[in-house]
Amino acid sequence: MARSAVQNEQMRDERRQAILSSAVRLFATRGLAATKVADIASAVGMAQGLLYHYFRSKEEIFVEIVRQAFDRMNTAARELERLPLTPRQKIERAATTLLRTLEEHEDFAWISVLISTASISDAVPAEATAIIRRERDVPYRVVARLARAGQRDGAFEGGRPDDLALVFWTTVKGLALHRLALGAAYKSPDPRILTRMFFPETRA
Amino acid sequence: MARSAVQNEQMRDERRQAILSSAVRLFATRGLAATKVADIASAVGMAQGLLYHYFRSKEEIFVEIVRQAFDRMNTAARELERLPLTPRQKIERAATTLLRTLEEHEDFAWISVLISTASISDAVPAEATAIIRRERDVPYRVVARLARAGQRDGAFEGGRPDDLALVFWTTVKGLALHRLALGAAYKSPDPRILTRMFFPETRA
DNA sequence: TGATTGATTGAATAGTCATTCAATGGAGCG
DNA sequence: CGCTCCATTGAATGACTATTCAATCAATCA
Repeated sequence: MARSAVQNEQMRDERRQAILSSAVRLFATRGLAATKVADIASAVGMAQGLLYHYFRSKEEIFVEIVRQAFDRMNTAARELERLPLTPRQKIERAATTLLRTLEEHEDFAWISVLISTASISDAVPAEATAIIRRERDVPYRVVARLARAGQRDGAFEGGRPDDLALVFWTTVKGLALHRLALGAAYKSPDPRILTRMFFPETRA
Repeated sequence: MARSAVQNEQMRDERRQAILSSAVRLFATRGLAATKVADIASAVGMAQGLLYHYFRSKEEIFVEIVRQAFDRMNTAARELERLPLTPRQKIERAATTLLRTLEEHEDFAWISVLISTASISDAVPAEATAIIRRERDVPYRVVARLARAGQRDGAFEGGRPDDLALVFWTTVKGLALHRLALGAAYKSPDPRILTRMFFPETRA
């Protein structure tokens, strides 16, 4: 065997990540169907055929992107919840972090939009649909729980926790769309616009 | 000539609208590329070839949808602005109307999502991109103007008018995505969650 | 009735693109 | 050196699908 098995696997993994990272942008801006395998290959800088050495199909690339995106987002959401902070601080941190990430890392916007559109598409692989169905409301539930906890503490009022969570996340998704539409010109709004939904008394 | 010219044109127009109305749903849920002309034809209940009697191409159908969507939305926005109401009342009416329409008319959500994704896609006809670029910030400007007017009156505070407009519309777009993801199960949140961004003092 | 016009069909065409595959290259190893 | 294993290439294949088109149909009117 050439090289060590471990080293081989690591190189293979890096290559797979490079493919995924190029593919996200293309899938998000063109959709699965309109993205040609040739486009992905040339974005990564490899021959078309080589893609099939790393992934079974174009669809498998798509599914892997969806899988990893939910892994990260849901892990982050659960970690935030476990932090030793008050509900209000957690909401504020979430809003601030999300808006900053949106501004600084275009990738985050791409992934977010990819998931949003995949959620309503019936032209994505069945496995992607299954992952989405299974995972999509984890972040909503986390925010709803925080809202409920904060309201119990009397730390803030606002509307029904489920409504708040819904508007919170849809706003983030909406901003991601906007961020891609504007490109580098995008500036995230003040996070207080978001948190004010939870704490009506906050002044700008 | 068979039939009167006027009658002919009216029938033709109704047929075109029927095609557009079926196509919106398909384009919004699958994207332009993944929507087959055969799909549209069978959704309308006509032969493939006949579509080409009413539109030059699949792309022309897409462009026409985009054109009509902006026509309606921007007309409505401008009319709202001209109504004899206070800025605050206008904002409230916009929020209420949008959230109700979203809940009651799935079509509105489809069109909204179609426009959102088309805005960031480089796989849509150049003409659609041009229309979007030209028209897209009309609604943002209207809301920003209302926010500014309201703040000048001292009727409400809140953040920077441009930020408010941004969050207002991206929330609506985000909710449209969510509405399609949930289908009939969707319920719009209380509009006060939206208006509270503009009027921090409002209690739920 | 026969002519004209627009609506409609579905099969043929032509182009595109995902996927496969036979062949080449190169790195370590005995 | 010769062997093995993986990475890599790009041309060939096969499926799919937008668009065209020749032909039929239906309604009106002179």
